[in-house]
Amino acid sequence: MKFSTKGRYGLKAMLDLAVHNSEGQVVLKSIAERQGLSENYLEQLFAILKKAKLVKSVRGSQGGYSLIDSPDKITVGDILRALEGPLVLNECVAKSGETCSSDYNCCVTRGVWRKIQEGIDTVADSITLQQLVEDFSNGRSHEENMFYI
Amino acid sequence: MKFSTKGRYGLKAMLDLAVHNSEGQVVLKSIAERQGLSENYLEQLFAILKKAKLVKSVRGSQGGYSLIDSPDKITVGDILRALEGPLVLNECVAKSGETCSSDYNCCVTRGVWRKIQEGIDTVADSITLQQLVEDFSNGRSHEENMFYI
DNA sequence: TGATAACCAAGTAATTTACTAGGTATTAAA
DNA sequence: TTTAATACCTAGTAAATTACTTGGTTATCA
Repeated sequence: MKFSTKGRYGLKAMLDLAVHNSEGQVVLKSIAERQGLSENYLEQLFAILKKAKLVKSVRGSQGGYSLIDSPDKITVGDILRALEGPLVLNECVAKSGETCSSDYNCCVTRGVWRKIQEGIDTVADSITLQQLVEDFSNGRSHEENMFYI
Repeated sequence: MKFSTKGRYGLKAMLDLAVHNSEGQVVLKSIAERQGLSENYLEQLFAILKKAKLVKSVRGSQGGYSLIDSPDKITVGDILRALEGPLVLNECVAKSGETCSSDYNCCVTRGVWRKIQEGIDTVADSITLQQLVEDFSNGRSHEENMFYI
């Protein structure tokens, strides 16, 4: 049970973007360099983040990415759900392979996954990018711009 | 972000075992048949569950598996941690590849993963096998012994 | 017009997952 | 004492997923 690089890199990149948000457009190349990630791979993550309406972009020279909203409006949950999808596996599949439509009298373990999902969402939705930016500003020098893990 | 079949099959199998716990030893073959899982694969999961001290076994004819403790003492968290491991990815790796020893001034995103991990644990530890057995007894007929997903 | 940067599609290497195969060891019952 | 049942063990493998890379194209600004 773990998050993939999509979630991990994506969160790092979004935090980087939030830290540099006031500087206007931020180019992917600079994020990739600061965070030690592949620029092309980041492109793919940002395509997802853009589709999820978490970032916006300006094409061409002097272009780049910026947050679509202020950092206190964007939560870790927003980012992780966009990149990792929901925990899922709640699809209730009957023995024969048919889907099970009853809400109530099947899927004993289904409720377990749902509750875990809700637990994750509650935590992730309670953390905003703004809070992480503050953690970054308070906790460590700016000599090194890389966010660990 | 999802649980693998280890966690999903393992939880189903443990619930099946809990339901049949009063009947003495339960053979893997019967769990595999009821739940529609590969017996050989279940063996591997039960090796893990045994090592984690959640089940015990009796070898040879008339042997089988049983819960090591009463169902109200075993939580979903116990099972999932045994089979899936912790969420991890909290290892704080510095740019150079050296591990980072400071608790405090690095790893901004580290705290995020830790909080999510704690959220999952809190939920999963609050659900016992006993509760799931009751859900099963209350919610649905016993004609069909398979637990969906 | 040239440089810059987002955008796009497809391929691929590496890793992980989810098994399967084919045994051995132990025990109870016949 | 034999036989059947069952846990236990190791190694291999096919499929799926992940994590990229490659090689473009479009859009925009100076």
